[in-house]
Order: sequence, then C-alpha cells, then structure tokens
Amino acid sequence: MADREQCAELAHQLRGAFAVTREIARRMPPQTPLTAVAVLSALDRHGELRSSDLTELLAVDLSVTSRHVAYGVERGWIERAPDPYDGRSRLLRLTAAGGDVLRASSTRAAEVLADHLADWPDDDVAQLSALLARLRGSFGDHTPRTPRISRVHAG
Amino acid sequence: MADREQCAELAHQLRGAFAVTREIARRMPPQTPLTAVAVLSALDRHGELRSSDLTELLAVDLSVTSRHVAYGVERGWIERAPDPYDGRSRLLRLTAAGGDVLRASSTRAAEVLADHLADWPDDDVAQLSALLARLRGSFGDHTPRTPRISRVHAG
DNA sequence: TATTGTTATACTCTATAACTATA
DNA sequence: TATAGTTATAGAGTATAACAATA
Repeated sequence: MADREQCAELAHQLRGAFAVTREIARRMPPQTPLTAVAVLSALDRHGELRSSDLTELLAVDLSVTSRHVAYGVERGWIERAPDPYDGRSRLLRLTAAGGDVLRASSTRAAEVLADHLADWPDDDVAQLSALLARLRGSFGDHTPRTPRISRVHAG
Repeated sequence: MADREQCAELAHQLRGAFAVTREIARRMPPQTPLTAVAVLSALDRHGELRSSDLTELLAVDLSVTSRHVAYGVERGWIERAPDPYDGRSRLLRLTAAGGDVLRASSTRAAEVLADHLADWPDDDVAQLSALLARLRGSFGDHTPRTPRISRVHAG
C-alpha cells in the first residue's frame, strides 16, 4: 500500500507527464488534436460504443464527448448506428476513413516520442506503458458496459 | 531503442494518464488549480528561479508562466526579488505562505491518488514515479540555468 | 420520473502578437 | 539588435445548466 509521500511524488511526476503530453499535442496536425485521436482510439480498441461509454473512457463530461463525436462525424471518421436496445442512444463506430486518420495520428505521436526516447531500452518503454495502463485502470472501472447492460435488459 | 509500435502504445497510455491527471485536477480546491501547484512545486524543488526557467520546467509559453506567477504573487505565495545579474528579469521565490499552500495541495493530490492506489505495492508506485521522471527528463534538458549562465556572465 | 444525448453559455488554460525595458 | 517579461486578444478544451426524446 502506497504511503502519502510516495503518492505526493507520483502526483508531481504526473504533472510532468501532463507537460509531456501537451508537448506531443502541440506537434499534432491541427485537424487531429489529441482529443480527437483519443476518441478514435477508444472506438478502435473497444469497437461499437455509446456516448456514455466514451465519456467514461475519456473521463470527461458527456457534453464534451458529444462535441468531440460530432467533430468526428462531420469529417466522416465516425458513424452513428441506431442502438437496438435503447432508442435514446446510438452506437458509434469508427469508419474506414477514421481508421486511416487514427493510424496516421498514432504514427505522428509515436514519432515525437521516439525522437526523445532514442536511448530508452524496449523494456522500460513497455513497463512504463504497463504501469500507466494499470494507473488508468485503478481510477474506476472504465470498461464499456454497452453490451452487458443493454442485452440483459432486452433479453 | 524503442520501436514505433511501442511508442504508439505509450502515446495511448499517456493520453490515459492525462485523463487521470485531469481527474485529480477536478478534485483540487478552486483556489489552487493544478497549474498553480505546478509553479509552487517547481519553486520549492529548485529554489530561486527566473520566469524563463519556470517556462522550461512547465513546458508552456512564457506568457502563460507570467500569468501563473502573477496569480501566485497576488496571493502572497511567491515573491519577486531583483535579479542582480540581469535587470530585465527577477528571481522568483516561494514564500512561507506559498510553502503552506503547496504542502496542503500536495496532501490533497496525494489523498486522491491514495484513494485509488490502495492495492498498489510501494515498489510499483516508486517505479512509475521514476519512469515518469525519466520521461520528463528525456523531453529536453529542463534543468534551470539561472545560476550557471548569470554567474558566469557576471563573474 | 429518470436517463441519454445535444446545445448554449461561461470558465480555464494556452498561444500569438504587440509592447516595454534592459542587455 | 536581441532577449526577459507583461499584457491584450484569440482559440482550444471543459463544465454547468437547460432542453428534447426515450425508458
């Protein structure tokens, strides 16, 4: 169990990571800000999602998700299908064009990181990724629950 | 040397960490947003700094630093002393009140983290902190150069 | 009556550019 | 002529609240 001083130090380092992420964001093309990439990436990894699921994954307000999704839909990166289990919501899906944009964006972000991580061993990069994934997981259960809840209700 | 796919994965996880940091920021008192804490923390760790040094440490534009510093000065958390080596700039210092605010803020941020990291072993928290510190370091040399440059110039 | 999602509005944080003062 | 810092302004990103539609 982590003590308070360790947690305070981690909070400090997270602020540093925040700065690094901002640095990456600055080097992304203006058409695909990091927020847009985050939405596309979530859809790519989880498949069909509802806005409320995305909201949990991105840890923002639903109104924010709504805007980001509209941005992607306008550009043909995301498509909205009817949700057979709930007429109020729709299922969001990545389109082929959205997949292309995501791949290009991921490549760009990876380039920026690789520029600075040239002397990092593979294992350290992997370990940092793994620890960050766990950190994210520890901040609440952010597994989308669209299939589970809807189908239980409908079945 | 990290390959591109690993870097893409790390970029993804950094976006997740970004969300976690936002979550912490939301739970901070409105008087001490995370940006203010970052400034106080930098002054606490590095001692006297110029605005340009802070700008590098925080990885923002100088105009942003200027605003954040003004915010702290207005509240008595930061004091500005004349820079004996350069009349254009001033040396920024944490005041006693600023130290108090920083301690309270750090405690609060640590609490939020500790709430979610209850089941983390000490070693993992320490390792994540260490890797994040290294990540920050790999993004350019952000060691303040106030003493070095000024004194060389003056000496 | 509660919930999903949208939109209007306001607030925070950051960047760009114009400016002052000093080197 | 260049650099440190400030300030005005604009642009992202987010949250709150009011709203429409459905459960």
